[in-house]
Amino acid sequence: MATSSELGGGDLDTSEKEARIREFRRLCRERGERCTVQRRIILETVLDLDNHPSADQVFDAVADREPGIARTTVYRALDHLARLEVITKACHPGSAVRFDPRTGPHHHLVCLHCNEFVDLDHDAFDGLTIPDTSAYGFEVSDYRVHVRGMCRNCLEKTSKEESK
Amino acid sequence: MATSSELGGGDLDTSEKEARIREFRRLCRERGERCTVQRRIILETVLDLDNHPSADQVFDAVADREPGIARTTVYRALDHLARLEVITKACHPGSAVRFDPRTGPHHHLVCLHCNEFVDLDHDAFDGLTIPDTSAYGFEVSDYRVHVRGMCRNCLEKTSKEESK
DNA sequence: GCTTAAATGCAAATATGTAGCTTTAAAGAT
DNA sequence: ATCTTTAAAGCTACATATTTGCATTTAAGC
Repeated sequence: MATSSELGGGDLDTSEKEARIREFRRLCRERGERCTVQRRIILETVLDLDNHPSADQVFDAVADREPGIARTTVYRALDHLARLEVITKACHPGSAVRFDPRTGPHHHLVCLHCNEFVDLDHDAFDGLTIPDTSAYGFEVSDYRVHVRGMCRNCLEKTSKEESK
Repeated sequence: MATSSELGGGDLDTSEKEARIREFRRLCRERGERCTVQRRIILETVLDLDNHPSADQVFDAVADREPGIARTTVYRALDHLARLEVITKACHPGSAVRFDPRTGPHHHLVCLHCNEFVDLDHDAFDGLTIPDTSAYGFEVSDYRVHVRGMCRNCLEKTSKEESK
């Protein structure tokens, strides 16, 4: 049975953050792209935020650290970071792209009513056999399991509606 | 190994569609909600579209069948249908909510570059042990596996860029 | 430091989703 | 079949999320 420690997402510690930033520099060099101050600040900010922020949420957080930064820059940088796979895009049921500082294998618990979206680690989901999609021309990088349902808040709201 | 029949999503046949519409009527009655012509047309349209349409894509398709219909109505009806679980929201990495005519267990292949999103059936993904999330107050309804990576088109584009 | 192209910043456009309010019509009662 | 009630449709305006084009700045190699 699952333990409560499966749920929730911890922040990255300092050395892990530094390693990620070094990795980002390396990838930029390798591909002849630029490691600008903005991109670095944006990356650091995403690594500090743990709850799958949208681009605008990242923008708000970044604007505190680097007041002059443009919204567009944040959108473009996030896309760039995702292309480099230093962060990833999260698949979720809402409108607005979400970014995930975790790049390694893990899964998500997702509320289909309010789109709450939290990390979930669960051994039974790891090491599954991935289908062969080469005939389709698709290159698989990883997989994520979405456990879908309704969160506590939405359950309470729904039962209140019904008792009215 | 996976066969190619795992990939792609077939349309629903006529009897399956009719059953789904009856189920919709039943749920509306049960809950004292209305089975309007618009909602029925919108449901039928989603059942006919197979590729996880956005609300606007549904609106365009519906507008052909029912010219006067308002965009807002489509947004609201899709939400309603998802609440009844006659259709579901799909989790994907783009901006814009996607709807899925398939309600039963199945999985998805998703391109993290262009957000292409196709159905995937794969035995190894079925019957997994779901973690116990009751302590968290979360009520699980089902799960989906997202196999993530890059589609043929994006692979080709990327390699072209590099050879420039 | 100088050069150059990639990236930023800015402004405007587009895409996506929501709210308030009036009118229409679904569903049960008469 | 008509009447009544109220949920839902339609319309307009607004809010949020994202993209695009272009002038300006700046990272990175010489």
